[in-house]
Amino acid sequence: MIETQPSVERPATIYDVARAAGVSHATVTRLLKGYAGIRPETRDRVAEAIRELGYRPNLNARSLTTGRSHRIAALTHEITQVGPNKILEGANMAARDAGYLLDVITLDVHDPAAIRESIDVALQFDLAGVLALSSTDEVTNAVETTTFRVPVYLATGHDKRPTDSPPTASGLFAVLQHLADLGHRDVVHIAGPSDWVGARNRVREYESAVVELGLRSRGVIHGDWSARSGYEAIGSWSDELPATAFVAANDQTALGVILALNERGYRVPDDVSVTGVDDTPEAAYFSPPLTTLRLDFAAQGKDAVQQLLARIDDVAPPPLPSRRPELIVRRSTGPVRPRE
Amino acid sequence: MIETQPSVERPATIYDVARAAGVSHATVTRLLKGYAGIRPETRDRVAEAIRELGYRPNLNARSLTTGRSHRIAALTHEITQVGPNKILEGANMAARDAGYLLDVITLDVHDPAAIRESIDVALQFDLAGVLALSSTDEVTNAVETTTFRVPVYLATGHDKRPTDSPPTASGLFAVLQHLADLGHRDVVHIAGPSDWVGARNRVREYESAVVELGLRSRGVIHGDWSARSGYEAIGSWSDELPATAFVAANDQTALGVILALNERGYRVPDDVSVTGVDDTPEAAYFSPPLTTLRLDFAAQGKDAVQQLLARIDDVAPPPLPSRRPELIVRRSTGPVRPRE
DNA sequence: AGACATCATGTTGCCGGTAACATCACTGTG
DNA sequence: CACAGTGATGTTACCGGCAACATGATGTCT
Repeated sequence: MIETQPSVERPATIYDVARAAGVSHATVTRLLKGYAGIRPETRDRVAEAIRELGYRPNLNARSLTTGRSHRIAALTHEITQVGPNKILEGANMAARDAGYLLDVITLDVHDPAAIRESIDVALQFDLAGVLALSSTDEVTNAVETTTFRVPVYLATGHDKRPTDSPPTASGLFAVLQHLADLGHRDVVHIAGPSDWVGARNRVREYESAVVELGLRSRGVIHGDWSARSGYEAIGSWSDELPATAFVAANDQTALGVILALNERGYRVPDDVSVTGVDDTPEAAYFSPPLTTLRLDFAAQGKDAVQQLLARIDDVAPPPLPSRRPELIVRRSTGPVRPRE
Repeated sequence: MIETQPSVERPATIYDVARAAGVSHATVTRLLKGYAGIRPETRDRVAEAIRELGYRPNLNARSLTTGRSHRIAALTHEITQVGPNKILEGANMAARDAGYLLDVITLDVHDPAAIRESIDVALQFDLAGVLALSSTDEVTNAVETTTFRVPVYLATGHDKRPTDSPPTASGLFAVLQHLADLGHRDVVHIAGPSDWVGARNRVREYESAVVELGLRSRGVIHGDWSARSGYEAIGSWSDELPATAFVAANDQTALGVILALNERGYRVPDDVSVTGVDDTPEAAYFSPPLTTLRLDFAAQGKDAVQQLLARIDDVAPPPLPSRRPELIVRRSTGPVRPRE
């Protein structure tokens, strides 16, 4: 399990390279910066020395003079869900492609003091920008009340801010449409925690879709994104179920819902339909495979990084692509069963 | 979705603080380093100035002089599984607690060139150490053939290296024991990819447990950790199943196995037993809830960081705690059905 | 041929810290 | 009362880059 390599001699600097090539260090810098006016033979000597010594610029020193640190921090919460994770991964890739390093600062979303603390630590590494992959009000709050001296981009996941959000943005409308088409009238939404921006938006959209489609909402229960909370939500009805379709806020919650329904003798989808959101890789292998919304998390992470980089470089940010989630119909939804 | 803050004036430096307090910058440094011999009134003035200006040390500059960067990089692969993710999270926390920042370098495990590339980028930020959360041979290889000039700790997840690994280390033995107790004799292992160290170790342990317990292995099928691969493994037997129990290499694979079994009319656990490994939060809510091994990923991450930090500080590494996985028995396993 | 661009390269100072060394004002002592 | 010792603080050089400016060798033009 253990392997170590000895610490070798110090890394080479431009001065080492310069000495090896018999030039001044400025010439080395010039080569590195792609300056054109260097005599070919000089250029070759320096390039050779660089290769020979395995020279690698010290980015610390560089950012000290340039003031540009080429590193950005992503504030996020504990990564137990797939979504945020994938967002991070996408962001990480995008950052690296742009020559930036992305530091992940994991915040304990329920402890404002800890959030402050973490942000404080992050600020000491002079960052080029901060990406707030904010999902909860606490994070949003902490970010908004902190003075970063750098650009901050606050992304609330795939959900738009309330003001500019058309009611169909998150895709829940398509889910309810699908259920309505199958003949369902009574539906229940098992939501995420109410202090999560995304959860609230889904509730909003659920409610407006219900109205628009002429359905009847028999309740909105706030869970915590977990399978357990889906399971417990079903447990809250001691006798008959109030609805024929359950719209979970994410796939994990839907998983718990399905188990609870099974245990109570309901068959999915024959007796009850269940839907999720996210389309995690596992959703297609639930028993039964889950009807859900496919979200492109990696793309969201990439989008967010691009927005932030635009701010850092002080150029006009590229238009934010609208990433309409896609409804994936599987076998957890079916026609409503005729009353016997 | 968008919020920005203006970039304010430059952050304060020790010189700013020194000027404000009417002392030399060295005195400021002394205060920061906790040097005792400063006159109380001077100390107060400086402290006041620091507060006033919101001074925060520039860690870039600091590491430039000290040569200690207080940042470590974790090399890992694409984070689609829960386990590696949790390991990272644990590592991140442990690193932060020790005053280090952890940079996650996501490697594309199947592209050696890309691995090199990523490592190269990382090396430019002079790192205090590198944590190779290596899971595949490719990563191991890349790490072993790269000259880092800093301590490297190569952790292969919860599995030990072949040489020092007792056959019961990974806990699969307990799983098979459990199955044997239930009367199962014919078992199949649906493993992870064979270039993953952890997958190979589990196969090894599976095989030795089978022998020791007097079971019969009816095959080892290599999947890719995914639910899909579990599903497809079952599909490889066109007619009757060769075993009464299926030991999956992780929970996701087990999920796919369960679905495939359901679709073919087998009931779990009445007809066939299925087990997983990991005990992801969802495993308890599969239909049926999964018998699995609980792994403490976060602790593994923490362990790894501590090992690395010991190397960085050049002290004797703390003994690596043995984290014996715990068997969690749920409802996906049951007594073997009497032949009808 | 002398004055002046121009090109290639060298010199210097700075970024924000750290640390070794220097200084200065006291104090105690013989 | 001169002098060494000590405590508090200031000066200086350096880390590894970058960039403004300086310099010296050519080439060009009149």
